[in-house]
Amino acid sequence: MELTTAEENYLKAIYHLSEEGKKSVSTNDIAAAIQTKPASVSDMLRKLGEKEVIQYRKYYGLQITELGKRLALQTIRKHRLWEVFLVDKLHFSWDEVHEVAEQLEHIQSTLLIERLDAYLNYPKFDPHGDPIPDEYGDVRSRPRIALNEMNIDQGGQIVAVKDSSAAFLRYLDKVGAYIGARIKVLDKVEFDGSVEILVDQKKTLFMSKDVASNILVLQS
Amino acid sequence: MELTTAEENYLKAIYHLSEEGKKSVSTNDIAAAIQTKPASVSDMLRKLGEKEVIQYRKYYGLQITELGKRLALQTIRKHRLWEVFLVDKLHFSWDEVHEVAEQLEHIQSTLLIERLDAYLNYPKFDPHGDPIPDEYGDVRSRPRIALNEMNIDQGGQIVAVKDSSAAFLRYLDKVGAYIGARIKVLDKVEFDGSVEILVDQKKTLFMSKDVASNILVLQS
DNA sequence: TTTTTTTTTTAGATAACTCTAATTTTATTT
DNA sequence: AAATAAAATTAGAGTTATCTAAAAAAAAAA
Ligand SMILES: [Mn+2]
Ligand SMILES: [Mn+2]
Ligand SMILES: [Mn+2]
Ligand SMILES: [Mn+2]
Repeated sequence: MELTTAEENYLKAIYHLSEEGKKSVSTNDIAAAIQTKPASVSDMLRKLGEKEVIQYRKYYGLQITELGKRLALQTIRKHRLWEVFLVDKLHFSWDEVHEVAEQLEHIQSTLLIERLDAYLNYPKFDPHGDPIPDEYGDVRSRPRIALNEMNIDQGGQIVAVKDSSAAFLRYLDKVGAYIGARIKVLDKVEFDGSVEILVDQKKTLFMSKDVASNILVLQS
Repeated sequence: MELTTAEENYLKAIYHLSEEGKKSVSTNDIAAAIQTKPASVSDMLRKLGEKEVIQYRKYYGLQITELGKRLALQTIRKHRLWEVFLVDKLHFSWDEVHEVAEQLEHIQSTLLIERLDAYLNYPKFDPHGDPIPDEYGDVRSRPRIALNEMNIDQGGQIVAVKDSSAAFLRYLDKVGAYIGARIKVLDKVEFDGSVEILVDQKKTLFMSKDVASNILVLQS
């Protein structure tokens, strides 16, 4: 069963939205996620339903099937492996990789992805800290907490970002926050939820709640 | 001016056929080259004419324009760089790369191809000995002669193959002919054009005229 | 429980690419 | 030069993916 590039993009979006815990994935959500119109989404949902990668009853909602999950995870695996390649080997910065990976993820060749994985030394996480599924779709995810939900004096290590937009990533670069950084919460402002943290035991950083909520920490 | 994947494939085929020296490129030739029907070719020629990458007058013939050449060479450059990547870094064999490169050549990102070129150390030839155009489309080609046209006692180095089909390449692997091999013509059979050569001063090899005509040699 | 709003789907078009079958043009024979 | 064959193009249809506008269904508000 092979999917077209468009189908892969839709299915990936559906998978991501499904994982976000929301009760159900709406047509409008999907349209927003892949920058298309709800009418186009309705049409594609029908097709994805026929291919049995989702279970779809119109007006009612949809549910991704096991088959759908497996296929989505394969695309996600490819996307993230390519991101690692671009950063580790071609020296892209982590805010430059997304667009290109969005294209590369659709290249069809199991041999290619096997070899790429080996070449990169079987990485477990992509440049944004997201876990790379193995060839069977198994994901080894780490327990993570949003930085704004940590308490004062708690410490940990930045392991991922929720928002992978270029703007956000460049902001993090600028202030010196990066994946792997060891941090400690120095202060939290009740009023607006902003936090003050200590990075690598030497630099203090203020950040808004909005920023902090997009940084994921492995607590220690 | 950007081309679709299909347009890039057509234009590349047209460029290759134009380079083969034949007086003009026929609709049927193109159809055969990219495994499609003449009717589809006619339609695409009209579109490529409108985009001014070829000059096209129906029933008369076509000529690739300077713009068309430049764009075709860009695609060829990408194709061959990816082939080098697959062989040098991912350890594909030279008969496994074509299909995948056929997909990868359409990835759109100038940064990607610049970085890939640098990463591969600015290779000048692909795994089949074909020259890699630089970013301006300049090709540094070597003077080459088909092995079956060499005379007895002449020597040289295999630098390329004309036929890049998996079957032919695997045959060359089997008999021990490879790009870079130093050869010398020991004997030629008038009757059927077959040749006997000495490879790397140790191994003698018989090959039919058909095989020899697909091996290109830099004479020494 | 109506009414209104929002969400979702359908209808109808368009664009890109492909095909088969029919037609037109050009080339080759007789 | 006329007949025939070959090559190329057009006509018409199908697929995939997208859109706008209209209709239908569900959810929210009055
Ligand atoms: Mn994509
Ligand atoms: Mn990522
Ligand atoms: Mn191609
Ligand atoms: Mn090649």
